[in-house]
Amino acid sequence: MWFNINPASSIPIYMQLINEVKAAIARGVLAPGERMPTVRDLACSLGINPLTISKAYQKLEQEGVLVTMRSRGTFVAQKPAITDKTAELAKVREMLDRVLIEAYHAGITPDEIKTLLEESIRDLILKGGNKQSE
Amino acid sequence: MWFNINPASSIPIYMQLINEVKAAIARGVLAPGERMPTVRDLACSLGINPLTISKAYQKLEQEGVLVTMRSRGTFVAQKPAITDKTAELAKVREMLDRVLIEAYHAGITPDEIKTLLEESIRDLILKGGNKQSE
Amino acid sequence: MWFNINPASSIPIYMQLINEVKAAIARGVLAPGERMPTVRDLACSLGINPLTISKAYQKLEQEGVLVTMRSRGTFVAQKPAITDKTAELAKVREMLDRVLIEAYHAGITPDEIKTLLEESIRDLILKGGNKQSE
Amino acid sequence: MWFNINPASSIPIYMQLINEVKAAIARGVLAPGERMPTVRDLACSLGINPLTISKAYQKLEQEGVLVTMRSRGTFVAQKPAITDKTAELAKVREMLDRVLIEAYHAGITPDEIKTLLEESIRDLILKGGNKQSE
DNA sequence: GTGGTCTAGACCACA
DNA sequence: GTGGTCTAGACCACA
Repeated sequence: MWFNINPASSIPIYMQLINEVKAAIARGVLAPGERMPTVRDLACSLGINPLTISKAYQKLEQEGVLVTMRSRGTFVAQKPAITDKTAELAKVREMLDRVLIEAYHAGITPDEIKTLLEESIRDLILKGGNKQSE
Repeated sequence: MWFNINPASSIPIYMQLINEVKAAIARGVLAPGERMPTVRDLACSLGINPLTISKAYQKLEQEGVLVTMRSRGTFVAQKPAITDKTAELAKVREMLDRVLIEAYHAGITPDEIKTLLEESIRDLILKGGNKQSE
Repeated sequence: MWFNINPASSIPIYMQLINEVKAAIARGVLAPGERMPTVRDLACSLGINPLTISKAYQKLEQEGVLVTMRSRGTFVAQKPAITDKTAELAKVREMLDRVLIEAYHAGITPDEIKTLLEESIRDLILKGGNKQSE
Repeated sequence: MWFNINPASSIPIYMQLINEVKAAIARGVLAPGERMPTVRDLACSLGINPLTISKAYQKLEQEGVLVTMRSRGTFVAQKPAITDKTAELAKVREMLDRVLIEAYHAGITPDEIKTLLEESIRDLILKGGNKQSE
């Protein structure tokens, strides 16, 4: 399967997998309601310990990104369950602050960041947007 | 001293300190050329082991954020050393992708992110700019 | 294990270990992809604190000489990652300048140095080359 | 005076000074018999602690590079005192090994090193050679 | 007084 | 079992 995992990365494998799944959904590569591969299958095709896959799936379920149906398998949730908008906005704001700080130390200007954000939006969400509007 | 450290966090203490120092510099709270508190002093005032402080300082020096002068102490570097702009831009782009993906799953729109970014720029960098020019 | 460490030397132990590992790889004693001994194992067999081994391994990873895979262990990197050739050439040139200066004060002629270099190349790299192609 | 000292370097200042003096002599910038600046003067012009200068001078005297004449000052020694040629050759050989190992990990070939050595000899010693043959 | 290194011993996340 | 982090306490080179 098409998940990009780097076992030599400092980011834990289960975390990488979580990010990859979220990215695939945001990009529309994985559509709401779509069935996820079995833990065993994915473990096999990625060459990763099944327990690690399992951990990622569990976390994704906790976040409401995936849904497990008893003995039917795991599926992509229908829509992003918004719990606490204010909290979520604060979290994103914090992430942006971190980006700005890193950018500052790399000599990247706010304007350059804005341009990068525009690019990122175009590349990432629009692609997903088409799929979602089907 | 005024660094925000949470020993209970899952983020390693030395990493938190690295982030705090970078943030302080980006905000202009710490000016280029300014002397950092002694490893021992900071260890004492933060209630942290000196080795942990030392580790953070060393990593920051590797990144070119701090400079330590033999037995004189550690100082804020004069300017963000720009190494490989293309690589840095790619890194920031990747961070923004991550923000967008997280935001997507939290039901936050691209427009809302743009607004948050504007706010972040205003609060963070501008504050530093004013402080520095005072 | 076969690393030559002298705890009485003025060169820090972790630095000595770094040098020894690099030498072993250049000589072909350690092949790309090969698994390094465990931090604990090496610490035990060298009679050194595990933290010191860990520090050396981490520095070597930063340099791209070793790669550590999550809870699988540490491995010799596949190939010397070339980053900035010009910078590397300058660094080597500087090292050679230092050798020449030392040699000058020891009454050693440039021709003698050239001969020594030929010998060193024969003994060091060729040995590695043969070993690797066996 | 014209010595290149970087207080932010990881190399101790007294060591940098030792290297600079040796380099100046090898390049012929400092001629045998020439008078070295006073410890106090040099300390002043380099902005360095006099004790540090003193330490460097002492080490250089131990190596036979400088000679102190009672209350007359410190002078560049007449010629490199060769003590144990075999030992010196071994020392240089070891330095060359280190260069080769570093070069290997930077993806630099033996041939490239040979070229760099030729360049270094031309730039460094020849310049000094002229002065010495005067 | 400054940072750098090392030890012994402990706990933790990850796979 | 793997490496990563942290502590408390010690010693050292450098300036």
